[in-house]
Amino acid sequence: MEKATKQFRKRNAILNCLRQTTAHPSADWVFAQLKPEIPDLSLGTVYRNLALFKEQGLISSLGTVNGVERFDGDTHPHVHYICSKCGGVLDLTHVQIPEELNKAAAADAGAEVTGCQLTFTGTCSHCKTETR
Amino acid sequence: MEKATKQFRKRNAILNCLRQTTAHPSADWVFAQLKPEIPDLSLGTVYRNLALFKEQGLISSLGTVNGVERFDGDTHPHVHYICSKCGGVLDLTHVQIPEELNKAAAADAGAEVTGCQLTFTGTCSHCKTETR
DNA sequence: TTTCTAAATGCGAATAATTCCTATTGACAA
DNA sequence: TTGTCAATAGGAATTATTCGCATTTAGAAA
Repeated sequence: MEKATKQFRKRNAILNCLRQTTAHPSADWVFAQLKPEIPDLSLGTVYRNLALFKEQGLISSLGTVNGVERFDGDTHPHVHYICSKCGGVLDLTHVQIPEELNKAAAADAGAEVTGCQLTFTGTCSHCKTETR
Repeated sequence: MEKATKQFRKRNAILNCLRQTTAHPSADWVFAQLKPEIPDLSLGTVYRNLALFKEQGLISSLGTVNGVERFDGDTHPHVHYICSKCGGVLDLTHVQIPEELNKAAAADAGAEVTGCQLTFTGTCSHCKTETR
């Protein structure tokens, strides 16, 4: 049972890793996650493939949180909540972006709209109860 | 007429620069802008003060565009359009973020919401007509 | 099988934005 | 004048990310 092609093994592992987590991870997080099972994985490969996936629209980027870029394996349009204390990201599945906003934005910008990102920030409940 | 205190001169210049432009600039842009009239201004000072202003809520950050952080002197909540080609940022003054979204977000996140950012992306009209 | 090509990768060097460190300066009070 | 403290310059240090190049691999062609 060693027949499965070795090609794309790492590439697929990276994509799967992103799709199986809700952590909205950074390149480094993905690397650390996969390194134990793929010891010869290099960080450059993670960066390279994340850039590729993003270009292909297989994943999306949330932008940077505390200086590092965060990715999302779920490309359905949805809303995020980012904790400004711990940098954790939550999907807000119950908040919908009103359809008409896209049209209004395109009209206002006088240009096509290809993407939309709605992000709320605050201190998450976990960080809130931290006693320090 | 040299009486005005020299203290805060640079700090104020940085803040004013941000407030007088709609360019949503980077630290580097602010530096380049002010350098001619303030030859002994250092880039570190720009970074330091921008961080300070942000902390004080005098300005806000749009996040990074093409790897560099962009700032906004206008802290009223408003919507942005970012051109993914040239990195330019437009204020969409005619698009309103529905009030109820904040409440929905707080409820969904189970936490306080202190900020909200809505950003549309696409290719701006200028880049669109570029012949290349 | 052997050979060839192109894509995928590892690894270390390079880059660039941002932060940090230290000495200097200016404002102001004692 | 002296002391103190915040603001700053300037350059070094840091760190996320990208780049360059040699190696490996899959699969086609010979």
